[in-house]
Amino acid sequence: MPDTDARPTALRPTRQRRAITDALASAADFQSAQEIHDSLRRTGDKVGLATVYRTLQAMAESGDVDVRHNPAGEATYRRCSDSHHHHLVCRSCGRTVEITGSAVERWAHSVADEHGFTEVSHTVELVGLCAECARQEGSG
Amino acid sequence: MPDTDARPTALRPTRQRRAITDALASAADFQSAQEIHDSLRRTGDKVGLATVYRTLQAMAESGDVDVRHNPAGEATYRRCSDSHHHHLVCRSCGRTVEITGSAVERWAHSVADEHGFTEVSHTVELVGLCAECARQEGSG
DNA sequence: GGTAGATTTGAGACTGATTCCCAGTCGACT
DNA sequence: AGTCGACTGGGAATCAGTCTCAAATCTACC
Repeated sequence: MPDTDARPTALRPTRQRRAITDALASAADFQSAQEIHDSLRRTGDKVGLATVYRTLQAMAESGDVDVRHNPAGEATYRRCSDSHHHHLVCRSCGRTVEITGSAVERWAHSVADEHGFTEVSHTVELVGLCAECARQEGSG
Repeated sequence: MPDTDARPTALRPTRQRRAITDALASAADFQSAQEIHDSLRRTGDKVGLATVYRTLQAMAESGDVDVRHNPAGEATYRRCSDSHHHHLVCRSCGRTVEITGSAVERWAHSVADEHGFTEVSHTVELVGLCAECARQEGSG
């Protein structure tokens, strides 16, 4: 079984996929599948909700978009850069900053190594209070 | 209204609350409300699901437990141990190693600081292949 | 020990996100 | 242009989590 070619679903470029990609591209921040579906509606692109979910998942899997869960538990998506990165999220207003953490990468590898683990991937999420919100809470 | 004493609901110590606290204490890792509810059932503590959710939320609010969303989007809870630590999990056999990462803590704080964020908490999870499983996969 | 008032509980209906089903449609390739 | 399989979409199904409200329980006070 020399199936070396683990091609990860070349995702056919359909009208719907294009529409979703566009919606994603024109949004600055994380959006839920429902929001994307809505905005698609508004622009006149008729795309089924199921399709939006499916496509988003596929894109997340192939690394084209970032996924994260907002406080309400909804999955939200945003197109992302190829390079591996993490997020710093404001727990109050939801503002998100993309951060790269070579330090973390190194740490992860050394820890894994120390315990004999290989092929390590990691998830890091920082949640805090952005300057703006901190100021408001302080005065409120 | 000189209600300076903003005591946040002194949470009455009922049988149910105690049961949930115990379940949380005897669990090493994050558990969903449903799982806690189940384990409570198993040990014979009859507690309603709604109560589990309510209590867990209250505890999260008062800082007694950590909340996070697992990949499936479910909220999961873990009692807040004093010694903050992370996990290195084998993606094949599930073996878990507890790790402390002062390096990560420092990094998290410096990154947060850099972006004006305060009160930062972080979630770090390393997933890899333990030595044992790596050997088996290699030979299999 | 007993009573009143406030809090907590629990069963189940409800909500809203996400997935499943499956027949019809569309894109890649010849 | 024709074939075949991937893709789509409407709506039902699923599932976590929330809400409602009467009954149970607890605390404070006498």
